[in-house]
Amino acid sequence: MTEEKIHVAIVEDEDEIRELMQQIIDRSPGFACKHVYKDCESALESIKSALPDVVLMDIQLPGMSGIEGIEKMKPELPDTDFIMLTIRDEEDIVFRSLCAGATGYLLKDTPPVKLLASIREVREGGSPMSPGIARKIAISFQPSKDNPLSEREKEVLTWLANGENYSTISTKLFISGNTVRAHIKSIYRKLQVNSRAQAVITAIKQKLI
Amino acid sequence: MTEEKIHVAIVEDEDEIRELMQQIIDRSPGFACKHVYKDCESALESIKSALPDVVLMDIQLPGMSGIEGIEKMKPELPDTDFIMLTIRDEEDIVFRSLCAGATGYLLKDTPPVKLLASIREVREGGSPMSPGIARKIAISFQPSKDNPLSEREKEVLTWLANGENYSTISTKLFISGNTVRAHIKSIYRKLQVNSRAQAVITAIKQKLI
DNA sequence: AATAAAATGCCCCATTTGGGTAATTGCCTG
DNA sequence: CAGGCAATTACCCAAATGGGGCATTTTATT
Repeated sequence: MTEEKIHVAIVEDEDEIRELMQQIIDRSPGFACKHVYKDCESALESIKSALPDVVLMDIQLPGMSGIEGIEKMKPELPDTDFIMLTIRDEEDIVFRSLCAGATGYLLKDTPPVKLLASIREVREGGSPMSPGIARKIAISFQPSKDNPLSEREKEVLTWLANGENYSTISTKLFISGNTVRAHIKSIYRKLQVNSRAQAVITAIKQKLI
Repeated sequence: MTEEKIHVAIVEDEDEIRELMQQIIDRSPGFACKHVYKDCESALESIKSALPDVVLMDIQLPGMSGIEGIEKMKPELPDTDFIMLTIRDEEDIVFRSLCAGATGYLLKDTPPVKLLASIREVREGGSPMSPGIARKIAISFQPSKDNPLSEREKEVLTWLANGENYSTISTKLFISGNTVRAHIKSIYRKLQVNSRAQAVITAIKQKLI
């Protein structure tokens, strides 16, 4: 049967927290925590041979940040899941962590029972997230509510974003190329840009299309 | 004290499932489920006056899909949380639901206890997701592993995506405008596009930058 | 009814872009 | 060591783009 323990590694600079977490995890049935590190630099030296199933990674670390750490460790440990542990849930840190390869994101005040459940969950193909963080991520997909562009302009911009040129767009919308140009000028003015690429990028960043 | 019940509405076409869910929820302490609908059309008629805290929304519905339904209901019920219920976890359906305004996404095989916990969680500002779905979302932030572009090309593309033109990019990279053009041509060839806007969009979609 | 915003259309002109082609250098791999 | 690829530079030319201005009609919105 599947009586394998989940091997957990910890990267955390504060001695007390690190040792406490190690004890909690290592003493829990089904878990083992034999490798802990106080910074990413020392983790990178030997974590490859430790071959953990899950790494609990602090973000605020002396020297290399936890985000950079994941970027460096992930290629070495492609089958390891990384769970970020952090005190605050700053928006850009969350997204940068996900981009770096984290598949879990928990606040440090997560109670031990929930922490262990999260480690199990990430191993079973999930992505444990503290509630407020999960909500931020979900909301990040929603389009902007106050979109300065008119319906027609959004339509034109969508075609722009597909790489179509004036004449093609004019054909698709049954209007003249000059009108397309007029709309595009209006879009540029509203988004304060002066090229197609900028318009498209700005629209995506602001979730206008 | 906060002895308010959470008011839950259900949109689900299958009678058995709908009635079973209603009973489970309505009979649980702290929950009320007095409004259920068999399709979005009928829900849209009266859900505004029902003013639910949470809507459990089936995706596969006769007539209007659950995704369209959310798009229409959300503006009417800005403070209501929508949880999608679905049988399968198809990637594009997940993301379209989130774009439409869903803040929870559960598989229909979610056990009742977990369903109730999820309803509570979404009310407390979370975003309950079935494990596999949460993982899909987390991974969607990670950059592509097999990026056909060279380092230099990525660099150029990143500047392109910022809306810079040839000469500006050449200044920033300390190379000639002709070289920038050469890189861009190479990028276009690899991404099979023929304009800046297309290149930028393609790169974003394929998570190359 | 008045006003504003959006949608439609057109012109001129300078700048930018994209396609084609060619060559040199340096690095890495088989 | 040879071939391949990345990075670099260069030139010609046609097409597309962006800035400026202007005018009419339709559609809200007050």
